[in-house]
Parts: sequence; structure tokens; C-alpha cells
Amino acid sequence: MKELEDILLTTSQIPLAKKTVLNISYTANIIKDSISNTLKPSDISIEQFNVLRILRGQKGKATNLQDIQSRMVSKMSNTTRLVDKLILKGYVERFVCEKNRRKVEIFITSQGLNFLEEIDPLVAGAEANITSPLSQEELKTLNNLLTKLRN
Amino acid sequence: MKELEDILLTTSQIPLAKKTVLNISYTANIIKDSISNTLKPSDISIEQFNVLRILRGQKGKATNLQDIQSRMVSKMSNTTRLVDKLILKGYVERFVCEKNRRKVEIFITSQGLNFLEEIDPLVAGAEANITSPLSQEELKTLNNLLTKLRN
DNA sequence: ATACAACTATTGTAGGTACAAATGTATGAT
DNA sequence: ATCATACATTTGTACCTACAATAGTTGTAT
Repeated sequence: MKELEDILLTTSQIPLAKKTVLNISYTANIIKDSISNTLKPSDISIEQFNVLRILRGQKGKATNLQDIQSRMVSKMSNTTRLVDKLILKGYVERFVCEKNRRKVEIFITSQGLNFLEEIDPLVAGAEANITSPLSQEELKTLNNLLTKLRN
Repeated sequence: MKELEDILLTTSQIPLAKKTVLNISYTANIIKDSISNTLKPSDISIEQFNVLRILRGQKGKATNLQDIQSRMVSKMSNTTRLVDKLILKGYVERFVCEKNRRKVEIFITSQGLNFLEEIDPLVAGAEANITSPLSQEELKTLNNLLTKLRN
């Protein structure tokens, strides 16, 4: 099993706090790479994919940028541009909200829904593959520890 | 404790593999944010900071781009530009390798070393803060699970 | 000696991200 | 009704990132 020290090529002992932070970041990067490569043939980025998934979760309910943003980690300024790109691809529509013209209403199109259905199994496969070295019990423990860490 | 389902505002049960992938990514983003904010007053990005740390670890040994890159997750094309920016800040020097003129030799300057010493405790503080909700034993378990996940 | 392939780094382009400033709309106090 | 303020989104700028194409250098086969 490759320890973080082997990757960083350091002989010295890394403090546990620092090691944990590096370990999470490093693992997340590898995961991102894997999912990213899975999505690449479908010509969509992880971030755009995430927005699409959020919109599907709304089941046709009107969704504004703040709604999307609250389910994402990135800042709203990006969400505007992510939606722009999804509109160009025909996966999403955007309207000015008539009740409050400051807001926008964003919907996933049927084309977007079809697209998601196509790639869902690919992503699920990648996720299964990523997590395959751990047992169900270990995955539960890992999730609990991460949740506790975020507190 | 805030579960991932609360954050994603979904009532449905997320499959464990997907949940784990999301949990790691989400946690890594929060960590990145925290470290990033810690470094902000010092006008350096996490990525530039990482390069600088790697060079310090070389203890004066000549370091080429591949050496740096092998300790990082990102691709080499970025490393050139990260080094460019560190040179502009006076933290790093770059020379053509005389034995193999395809290579470059990169060194941290004393100014770079001083800078690192200043911010080391700030970063260590942030890391301690991030990991504070977990006991030492839990941190070890977390590290082991992440290492095993990466196989 | 030359030509071709491999190696090392850089550059161009197209994405993602944070922050601050700007735009346009709604609300509330007077 | 007017003005100041708050709100929701967009835009500008400066980063980081991946991938592909390029440049320059070295090694190798003939």
C-alpha cells in the first residue's frame, strides 16, 4: 500500500494533522481525475454535470442561481457561466422570473435529462471502481469520519 | 452533525459509493478554502505554496520540473507557469541544466525560505483547526482508509 | 554523418474558480 | 413619489488546470 510519504518522497514523519489534510486533498484529486476522464467522451465537465444533476433533482420545479449555488461548493459567479455553457449545449433553459425580475428560473431540458440518463451508469461505474478497495463497513466509517471532520 | 444529505438537500438515500466520492470531494473543497484563506494575506496560492515546499524539501539539490511534478497532482504544463510566478516573486530561481540542456534546474531562494518560515505556523494552525474535531486515533483511521482507497 | 525517435519543457487554448465591481430590480423610509 | 438600500445576477480580472501542439536537445540506428 502506497503511503503518502512514498508519494511525497519524504523520509521525515509528517504531523498527523498535515498528513490528513494532504491525504484528503490528494485522494480528492485522484477521484476528480477519474470522474473527469469518465465524462470526457461525453464532452462535459464535472462541474457542468453537477449542475445538471441538481436541476434534475428539482423535478421540474423552478430553480434559481442561489438554489443551485447552495448545493455546490463554488461561488455564484461561476454558476452563471456554467449555466451559460449548459444552455449552449441545449441541456438547460433560463428565463427571467416574472414574479421577481432579479431572479432567473432555470430548467433542465428533456435533452438534458436524456443525456444524464446515458452517463449515469458510467459515473456509477467509476464511483464503484474508486471505492472498490474498501468494504461497505469501511466506507461507512470513512463517511462518518469525514462528516465528523467537517462538523 | 451535518450529513451530506442535508447539504445536498435530497431526501433520497445516496448509494454508499457515490456518497463517499461526494463526501471526499466536498471535504477537500472545504479544506482548500480554509488553507487558501489562510494564505491569502501572504499573497500566494496553495499551488505556488506547494511548489515552494517541495523545493525546500530538496535542501538545495537541483530540482527539475519532472521532480516537482511527480510530487504534485497537476500536470507539468502548469508547473512551468507556477514556477514562472514564483520567479517573479523572487522566491525561486531557474537555470538551464548544463549537463542536459533540455532540463531546467530550479532552486528556492533564501527569500523563498524566509517566506516559508513565516507562513509555516499559519498553515499548521489551519491544519490543526481543520482536523480538530477528530481524535488522534480517528485521524489515523481516516488516513488508513484513504490510503487503502487509493490502493 | 544523418535521420529519426525520444525526451524535457514551454506555449496556446479552453475550461474552472474567487473576488470585486457593475447592472438591474425590488423594498422601505420619508 | 423619491431616494437609499438590499437583493440577484452578471461581468471583469487574475488565478489554476488539462490537453495538444510545438521547440529545442539528446540518443540511436543506419
